[in-house]
Amino acid sequence: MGLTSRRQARGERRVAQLLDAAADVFAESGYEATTTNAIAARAGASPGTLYQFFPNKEAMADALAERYLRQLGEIFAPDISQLSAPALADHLVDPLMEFSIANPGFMALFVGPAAPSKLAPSAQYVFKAVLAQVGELLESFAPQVPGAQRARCALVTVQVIKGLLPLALATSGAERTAMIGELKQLMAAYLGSLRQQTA
Amino acid sequence: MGLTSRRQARGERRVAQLLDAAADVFAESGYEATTTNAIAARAGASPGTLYQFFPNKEAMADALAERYLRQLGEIFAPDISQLSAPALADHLVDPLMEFSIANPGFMALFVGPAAPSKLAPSAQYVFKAVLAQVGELLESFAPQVPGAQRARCALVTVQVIKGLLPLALATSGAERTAMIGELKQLMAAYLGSLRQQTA
Amino acid sequence: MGLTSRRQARGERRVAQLLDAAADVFAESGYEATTTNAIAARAGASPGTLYQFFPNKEAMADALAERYLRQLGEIFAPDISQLSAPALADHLVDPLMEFSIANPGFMALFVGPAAPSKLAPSAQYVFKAVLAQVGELLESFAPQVPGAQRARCALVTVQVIKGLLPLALATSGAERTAMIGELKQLMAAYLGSLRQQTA
Amino acid sequence: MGLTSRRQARGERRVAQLLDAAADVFAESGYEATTTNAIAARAGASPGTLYQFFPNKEAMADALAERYLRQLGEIFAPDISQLSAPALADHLVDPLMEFSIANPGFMALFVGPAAPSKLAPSAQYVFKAVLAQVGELLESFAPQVPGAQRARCALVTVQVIKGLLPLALATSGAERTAMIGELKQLMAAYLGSLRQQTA
DNA sequence: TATGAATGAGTGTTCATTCAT
DNA sequence: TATGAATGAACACTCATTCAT
Repeated sequence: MGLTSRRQARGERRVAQLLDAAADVFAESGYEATTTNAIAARAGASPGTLYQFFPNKEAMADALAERYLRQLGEIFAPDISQLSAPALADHLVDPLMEFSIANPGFMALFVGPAAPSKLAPSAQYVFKAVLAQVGELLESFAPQVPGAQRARCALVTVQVIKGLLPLALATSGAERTAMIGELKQLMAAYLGSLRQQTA
Repeated sequence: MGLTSRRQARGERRVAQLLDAAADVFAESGYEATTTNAIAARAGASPGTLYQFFPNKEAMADALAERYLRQLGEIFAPDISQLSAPALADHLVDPLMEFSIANPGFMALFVGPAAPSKLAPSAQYVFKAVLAQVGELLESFAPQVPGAQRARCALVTVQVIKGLLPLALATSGAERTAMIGELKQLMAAYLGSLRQQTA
Repeated sequence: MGLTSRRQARGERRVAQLLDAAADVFAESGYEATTTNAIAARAGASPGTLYQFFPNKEAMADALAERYLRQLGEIFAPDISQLSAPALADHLVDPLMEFSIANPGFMALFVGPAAPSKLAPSAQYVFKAVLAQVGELLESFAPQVPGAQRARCALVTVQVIKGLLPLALATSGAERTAMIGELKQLMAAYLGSLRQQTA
Repeated sequence: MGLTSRRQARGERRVAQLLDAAADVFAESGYEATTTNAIAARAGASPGTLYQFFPNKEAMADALAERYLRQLGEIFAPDISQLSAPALADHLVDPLMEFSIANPGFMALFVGPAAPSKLAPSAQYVFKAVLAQVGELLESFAPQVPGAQRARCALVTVQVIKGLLPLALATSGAERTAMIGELKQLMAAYLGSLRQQTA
């Protein structure tokens, strides 16, 4: 291992530290309210160091989003063509729920500012990736629904989950379980109505 | 009409202008990013004038929210006990849709920052008011659902509409119509599943 | 009594109200921290009205000072040539003490900002008036002290009282009595040493 | 000397510059009227730089007060039990006089706003430190005076010096000398009367 | 005369970003 | 590469004063 690669390794560790810190602080304060100095401090680095790796705050969010996407991978079980609507609802909700719990920063980037016109680019990034996967699932699940509508369905599905995730995560214990149940009932009803629909 | 009332009239006009300006700017930039100086400028006033009528930025948002609530009034048709689920979905979605189109600032206050924990106070205000009305509707619509769950249903319903309104408003023409249709299908399916549910 | 004089009377009443209010607010917050709007509000008037009678904040303080001086009049008992030093100390301290208690705004103007370079003009006004009277008393009390020094003595005397008045007024009950006693002991000692001094 | 210590040195120099600037501006304008931007400008820095080292204006005054106290140290000669009253007066007045001349900002913090109830915190800081030292001196000088009264004497002593320092500093040459002489005569007379007093 | 809305420069403070070391 | 001091425009908000009515 030469000098160069050792340096690279160090740089990558730094980047990881910074992204970890960013995730923490985004989770605590939201994207807008988060200051780059706070991220740097949390990472035990100086602002200058942060800007050596990221040109600006937005780039940090983007990089964090990319990292989440890599971890997210194929988050949804792939073959769901035989699933019932309630089962698909479970398959959609549970993984995102678990991932959000395991990665507190994720929700901040996924949910982002609610007004869609000015989603932070990173939020659009995550959103689109999840959207694409959901689109594929729906293609298997309700192939008779025409493409244009299916895109809308996926959009609605993701937006609904995005809207209710924070609500569920804001509670805990039995209340959280109940909220998740409600979300699943909603999704199941919707997906069921989709499948029944004729083209 | 005496001097006093003429002056009062001027003051009220100013307040209205300021609130209009606030609505505009909130709609464009969101609550957090909106600066009081921008509101004042938009209203053709100086910062000092703004602060003669409102003690701070939050108070502006609150006043705007209150104004919306007054305009909103009993936005939903009251007696819906005989409605089908799809009809109720229409009754829920349409008025909010129309009001949001007519009042661009409304959505900014209704939707607010997505993380529910730190909604601007005014956003909580609007949210709760709508929530209360939806709760009553649900009581008529699905009386067999127990209170605790009904509260969650109302929450889910409002949160879903809140999440999809911006999506619909961001589009126009046929696409918007389709999005609204999708939202209604979602709501109808959910409400239908609620009604079928036994206590 | 014609229209004119009735108007004058009303104006004088207004001035008096405004000065009363100014005295109150100066006493509560000090000269610098007092806002003209606060004075107007306290007087039940509008800022515009205030500025109809006084060109600016400083002018209010001046007018208030003048009013105090008129009330103060010949505050010190005139003929004290036969007094002992302790008796003169009493004659100096007691009236100012009483006047300060009866007129809370007085101290704020008399004491003013401590740095002498930037005494508010009104403070200088009161200060000089008191200084002049004390100078005369000293002339009777210690005629052998040359004029230049006597001016300094008067200055020292007034400045000392000015410094200790607030300290005494800030306390109450036995502690205030003790503080006043201490001040008198100080003054008596000083005056005694003056009289013994040979030119 | 490593990078780190060089940077530390730069930071400390900046802090010193900022405090110097603050002392200047406080001396010119007093604590309240001093603006942080003026301090920054005087120090040749930007507002942001000032706030990198001090969280707010008050903290600057506190830091300045602390610096003065460190420089002040044990300003009064310690063992004075054998001194005559006039000698003690010299020992009290001279060091404070010299220090005030050498450090123009000191008086602004020591004297503060005249109303004792709302001394800037830093002013209270300096005041209390000086008060404590004077209290000790008095204990040596007039041990028969009971504690409660001695506390009052110390208070009176410090307040008197505080009141007359600015008066002396506002003059120069022979007039200043004379003013200082007058202050010392006052103090000597007072201290003499204290010592003669029986418990 | 009286009102109170209107002004606008100025306040303390923040923060994304840059730069000298 | 890393530091942390430095920047400066911007923010929410204030207040002595003016002005239209």
